[in-house]
Formats: sequence, structure tokens, C-alpha cells
Amino acid sequence: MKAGKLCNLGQRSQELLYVSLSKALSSATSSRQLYKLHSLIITSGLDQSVFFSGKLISKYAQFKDPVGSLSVFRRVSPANSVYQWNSMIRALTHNGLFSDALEFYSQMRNLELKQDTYTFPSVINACAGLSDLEMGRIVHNHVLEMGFGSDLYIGNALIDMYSRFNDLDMARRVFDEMASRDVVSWNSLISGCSSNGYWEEAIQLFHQSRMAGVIPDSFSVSGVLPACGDLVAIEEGQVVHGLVEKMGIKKDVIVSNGLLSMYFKFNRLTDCKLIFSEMVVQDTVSWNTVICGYSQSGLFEESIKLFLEMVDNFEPDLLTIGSVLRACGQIGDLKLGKYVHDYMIRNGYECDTTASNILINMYAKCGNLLASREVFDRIKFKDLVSWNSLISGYIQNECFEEAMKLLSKMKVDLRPDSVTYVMLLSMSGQLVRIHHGKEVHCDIIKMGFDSSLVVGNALIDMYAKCGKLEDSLKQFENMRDRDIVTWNSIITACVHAEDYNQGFRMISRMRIEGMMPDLPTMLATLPMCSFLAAKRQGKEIHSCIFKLGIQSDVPVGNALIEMYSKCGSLKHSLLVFEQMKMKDVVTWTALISAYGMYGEGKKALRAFEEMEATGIAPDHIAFVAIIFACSHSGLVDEGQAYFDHMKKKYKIEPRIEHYACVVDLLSRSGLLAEAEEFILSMPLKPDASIWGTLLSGCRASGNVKVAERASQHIIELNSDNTGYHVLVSNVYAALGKWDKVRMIRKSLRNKGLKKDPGCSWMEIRNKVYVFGTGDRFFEQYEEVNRLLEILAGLMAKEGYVADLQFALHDVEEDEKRDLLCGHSERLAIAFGLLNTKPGTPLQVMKNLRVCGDCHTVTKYISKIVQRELLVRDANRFHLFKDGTCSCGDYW
DNA sequence: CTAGGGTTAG
Repeated sequence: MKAGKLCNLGQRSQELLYVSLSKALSSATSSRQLYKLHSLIITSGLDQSVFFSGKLISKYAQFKDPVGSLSVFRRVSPANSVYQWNSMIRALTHNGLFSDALEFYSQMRNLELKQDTYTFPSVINACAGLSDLEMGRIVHNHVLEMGFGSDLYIGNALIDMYSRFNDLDMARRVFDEMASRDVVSWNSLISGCSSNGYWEEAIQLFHQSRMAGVIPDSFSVSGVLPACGDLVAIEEGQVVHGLVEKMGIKKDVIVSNGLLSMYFKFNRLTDCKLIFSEMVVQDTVSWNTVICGYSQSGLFEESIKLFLEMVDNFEPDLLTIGSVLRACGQIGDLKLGKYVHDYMIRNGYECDTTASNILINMYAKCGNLLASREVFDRIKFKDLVSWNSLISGYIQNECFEEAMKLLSKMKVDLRPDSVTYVMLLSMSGQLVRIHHGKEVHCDIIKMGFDSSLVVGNALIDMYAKCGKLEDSLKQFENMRDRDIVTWNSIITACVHAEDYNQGFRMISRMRIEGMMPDLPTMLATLPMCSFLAAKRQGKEIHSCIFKLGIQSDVPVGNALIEMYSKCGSLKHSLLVFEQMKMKDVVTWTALISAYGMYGEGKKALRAFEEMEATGIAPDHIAFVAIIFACSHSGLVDEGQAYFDHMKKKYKIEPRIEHYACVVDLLSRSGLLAEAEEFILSMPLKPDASIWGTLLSGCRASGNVKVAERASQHIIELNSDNTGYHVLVSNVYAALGKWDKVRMIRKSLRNKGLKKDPGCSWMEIRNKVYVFGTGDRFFEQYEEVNRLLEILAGLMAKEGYVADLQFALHDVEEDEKRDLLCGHSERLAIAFGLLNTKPGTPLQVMKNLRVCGDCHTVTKYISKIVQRELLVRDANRFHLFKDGTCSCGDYW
């Protein structure tokens, strides 16, 4: 009895020990606890039990100790049971040792141990982890052979595996054929759709799951959030966000990170800020998400600031490094870039190929190609991106030969991809080498990359830069898919070719097809409005800019200043300028040019000084603008002073356009001798633009000798610029030297060059009216002619005499047509007078410069009819008022 | 058995 009691007690204590050990093992939270328990299990003689050995194998795996798992597995004798094999396979898969897991699986099959439903999920996971499609199919067959085809857990694992193989059809088939599904089945399929770009399907499945009565969890939300983000489905995303709040799973750091990432894709930075600051727990991924998010929204400074904040509390990892390096490259912060590179080396991240690729890019963007090359050479496993990054660096820094050398080296062991070809196209465009571009295009077709959207867009751009708008248009029409970049590229192409009608047609087509314009669209469109003086369209774009919330973007503001100034509204230019918080040298230059165009030379000078005072250094274009402004206001001394200033204070070597500005400055003010002397003392060889400028300058003072000398130079230089030859021809016509006129015209014809026909246009009540020189085919031709005759009579009474010098331009053509009163701006002005109420100011645009006689006539007209007449010619604005012009005759 | 963050190009 005693013995029996003892025996009972022993059995009970044995049971107690068993239960408490098993409980302790399940709740162990550190390797140390695990080791202690393991020895206890051994001393208790329980280590051979199927249950404890299996548990130990799993527990070692949980603490990332697969070797521990293996030693337990090996010590069990004589043979392992299915449970232990399953635990071992799961242990290996859990620790990323996929091929070992598969090795164990095949051993298990060789031993003719029968697998059960617990075996397969980890085996399937291992196939997925190895991306071993073939093995995955084999295992799937095993599953079917063993009759486990309808098992829930195996089905879920299969859905996940096929998703990772990008075989969504198979994933879907497994899902559809399952006998029963749980939330994991739905989640796996939703994530699968999300990560394979089937965003609409992911969102739809999410809704379907809820309608099927499945309660979503953190995994469901994490699966659908990226889909909402990538689709920019803001409303859907907000619905899911609301659900997250309601379910109280915001404290799940993965869910919150998903929300963050989604709102960054929506570009809703305020929401991101709020979510990030309200997060209970932030981890490295959260920081990486915001750092990367800001960097992708172009807020590189913000991104770097966050990185510096992060370093105090978290260890940056490879992804952090990547994001911040990108930001460094974008803003050219070489110092911080080097610092991060140092950090990389210190923390053993140097061998990461992706991080090294970003480094190559960063150094290239900072202009340090030597450093790029060094990083490249140190990469052990160079991938395609490594090569592309370095080649792109060379192209960006205009080292084209080096880029080509590298390309042929790369081709020895790697096949270029579409990115490589896009870079080559960009190079052809930069070099304006159509032959090269066409060769690349052929290669692209041969390699089958011509269906790629990005490649298509790059082709449009390349042809445009090579001056082949027709080919750009052909490419555009041939494209099956078009995105916003496609539209922006073709609009930019039209602008480049100065085909503004085509450009506006493209914009309206874009709208009809429902494509939303973005910031680059605005930057492409505003110059079209500037050129055409299409103020109404320009204003529409301005309101679009507000709607898009991009009004504080500096390049946008700069384009707006230019647009308003060229559309006749200096007032609005100034308004935009004043409202800009950030200004760069382009902003100030736009302002200075605007003042210049309106003859506000003094204000231009003040603006230039102000710019210098704010610490912005003028560049060579700013100097063109200021000298131009001086020239249009007769400020000869000031203009010359700036020319010296540029060389002495800013060490900017004057280019040909600066010399042309000074020639213009001198000759416009009648200082022709000084202008000629200046040309002869130039260190650069004077080209047609210099002599052409001098020749234009002669028009005001009518100095025939200088004009003839300049003309002689232009003829000798044999330039392809039609404008200069027309000027020369006009000079000879004025002198009555008809043989020379005929000679010039013949040589122009032989070269296939045509004079730009003069035309003027004006807008009345939202309609644009265009008038060509000598045009008769417009409404109210008779009335316009009658009005011009009446005006001519009134002007004669005021003392006007026609300056026939200007009438002789096109004598060989129809003489009547070329009477002075046929000049297009006069037709436009008369038409405007007829069709607007008395006293209304008129605004006329002209593609060429206003001729001297028209300038005089317009002054008379402004006085006779008492109207303000604003005329924009190719160069500037003239505001005619009560018999005078704002240009002070420095036209 | 299911979830989140990085690279080259238009």
C-alpha cells in the first residue's frame, strides 16, 4: 500500500513535472530560459519523448537557432516520428534555410515516412522562399496525390506560394477550389493581388471577404493598403483607414506603417505627419517610410532632417541608408553623402549591392565621378543596376565617350535592359544626334523593348530634342498606353518645335481622354501661353496650379512671372513675384526681363541690386537680362557697367550673346561708331547675330554706311538665319540696290529658307483674330480699309509723313499688297477699334519686330482715337498712349 | 498558412 501510494505519488509528480515543463517551454521568452529548460528535460529523462523533442526543435527555431533544433533532432533515437520531422522542416523554413528544409523533405519521402497535413505548409513555404517553381509544382502534386487537396492550411500556403511566383491564376484557382476558406485564405489572395499589381482586384477581394462574413484583421488591412496607395484610390484608402480606427488595430506597427506608406503615395503629407506623430510604437520601418516618403515627394531637406533625428534613437539600416543617400544625391549634399558612406563602411553594409548602386548615383549627381567609379569597382556582385547607374552617371556629366566604353564592357557579360536603352536615347537627345538615336531605336525594336511605356516616352523626347517633331508625333500615335509623362513629353516636343497649335491640340486631347495635368504639364504649357500671349489660357493654368496646390513651387512661379509679363500684364508678374516665398536666380531674372520688356530699366537695375543683396549670385543669363533691360531704356552707361561687373566681380566670361547685348545697347542709342569699335575689339569672332544686331541698330538712325558694312559681313558669314538676310535685303531695298536684293532672295531660295511671314493677332471677347501682312481675307475687310484711310487723313493733318524706307521691304512681290498700311499690326489695330467700345484699351501681338513706320503710326492713332494700345513684338512691349510710346523710341 | 520600408530611366 505504501509502495502503491508512493508509486501513485511518483506518477502524479511525473505528470505535474510534464505539465509544468511543457507550460514553461511554451512561454519561454529567451534562449537562456530555453537552455535551462532543455537541461531540465534531459535530467528528467523526457528528451526522448516525441512531444518534448518536437517542442524543443520548434523552440530553438523560434530563437533563430536552427543548429539547436538540429542537435535535438539528431539525438532522438532510434527513429524520428513524423511530428519531429515536421518540426524540423518548419524550423529550417522559419530560419530561411529553405534548401535544407527541402532536403529534409526528400529524405523523409525516401524513408517512406508518411507526411501528414502538417508537413506541407512549411515545405510549400520553402519552395516559395527559394523561388523554385518546379519544386513547388511537384510538391503541389504530392499534396493532391495524398488527398490533401482541400486542406485549409495547405491551401493557404499554396495561395501564398503561387502569389510569390507571380502566378495569380493558379493562386486564384487554389482559392476557388478550396472546400472552406478562412481569413488567412482571403488575406493571402489579397496580398498576392496587391504585390502583383492587381490593385483593383485586391480592393474588390477585400470587400468581397467582408460581404462573405469574414472579419478582417491586421493582415487583411496590410494587404489592401498598398493596393489603395498604388492605385491612388484615396476614397478607398480612407474607408480602410476608418476601419483601422474602428477595429482599434492602429497600435499594430505594421498596420500604421501601411497607412503611412499609403498616405505618402497619395502625397498627403499632412496626414503622414499626423499618423507618424500619433504612433504608439515606431520602428525602423516607420522611420524608413517617412524618410523615403519625403524624399520621393521631392522634400529632400525634410528627409535628411528626419534622418538626423532618427539616428539619435534608432540604428539606421540598409534601407535608411539607401533613402538618405538618394536625398543627398538629389540636393547635391556631398558632405552628408560621404558621412553616410562612412557609416556604411563602419557598419559592414559596404558589400550590399543595392546600397552601393545608390552610392554610385549619389556621387554622380554630386559630380564626383571618380568616387562613383571607385564604389563601382569595389562591388563584388555587380548587377545590371550597378552598370546602368555608372553609365547614367557618365551621361549625366556629359562624359559620353566614357559611357559608351562602359556600355561595351558591360555587354560582355550582361544584356542591356530597357533602362540602358532609355539612357542611350537621352544621350542621343542631349547630343542632338538623330543617327545615333535612330540606331538605338532599331536596337530597341530588335530587343522587343518598344512596347515599354517608359521607352516610348523616351523616344518621343529623343526625336523632339533632335528636332524631329514628326517622328515624335508618329511615336506618340503608335503607343498603346499613354501616361501623364507621355502627354507631357509630346507637349514639350511641340513647344520645342514651336508648334503651339499642335501643343494646344494635345492639351485638349489630353483633357478629353481624362488625363489629369500635373506640375510638368504646367511647366510645359506656360511657355506656350507666353509665346502666344494667350493670357486667358495662362490664367486658366494659374487657377489649375492653385487647385493642384503647387503654387509655391519655384519653377512654377518663375514660369508664371514670364507668362504674365509676356501676356501684357506686368502687374500680375509682380504679384506672383511678391507672393513667392522661395526665389532663385531664375525668379529674379524673370523679373528683370519683365521690367526690361516694358522699358522699366531703372526698376530692372533696382531689382538686380536687390537680388545681389539677398545673396543670390547672378548667372550669365541674369546679365543678358539686365543689359537687355538697359538697352531698352537707353541706359547706356549702366549697361556697360554691368558688362564689366560680370567679368570683374563675378568672373563670368562673356559669351557671344553678351557682346550682342552691348552692341544692341550702343547702336540703339545711335552710338554706331562705338558699337563698331566694340565689335572689332571682341575676343570672340563676331557672328551673324552680332552684325545683325548692329544692322537693326542702324534702322533708328538710318546710318547707311554702317548698315552696308554690317550687311557685307552677314552675307559673308552665310548664316542659315533667315531674319538677318531679310534685314540685309531691306537695307539694299531702301538704297534702291535691287540687284543685291534679288541676289539675296535667290540665295535664300537656294538654301530652301523662307522668310517668316509677319503676322499679328489679338483677342476680342474670347476669340483670337489673326492677320497676315497684306491680308484681305478676313471679316470686315472693307470696314477696316475704310477706317485706315480715314485715320491716314487725320494723321496727315497732324503732320505725319509716311517713311517710305520701310515700305520697300517686299517690293518685288505684289506692290499694292505691300503698302505700309497693309502691315499686319495696323489691320489688327483697326479691326480692334471697330469691334470694341470707345476707350477700351487694345492689346496686339506681333511675331516680328514692329517696323519704324508702324511705330510712328500707332503713336498717332493712340492720340487720335484716345485709346491705350499695347503692342508686343518679338522683343518687347510698347504701350502707346496719347501720341507717345513707353519704349521712349528705344525700340 | 497571411502583412509594412531602398537602387538605375522617360
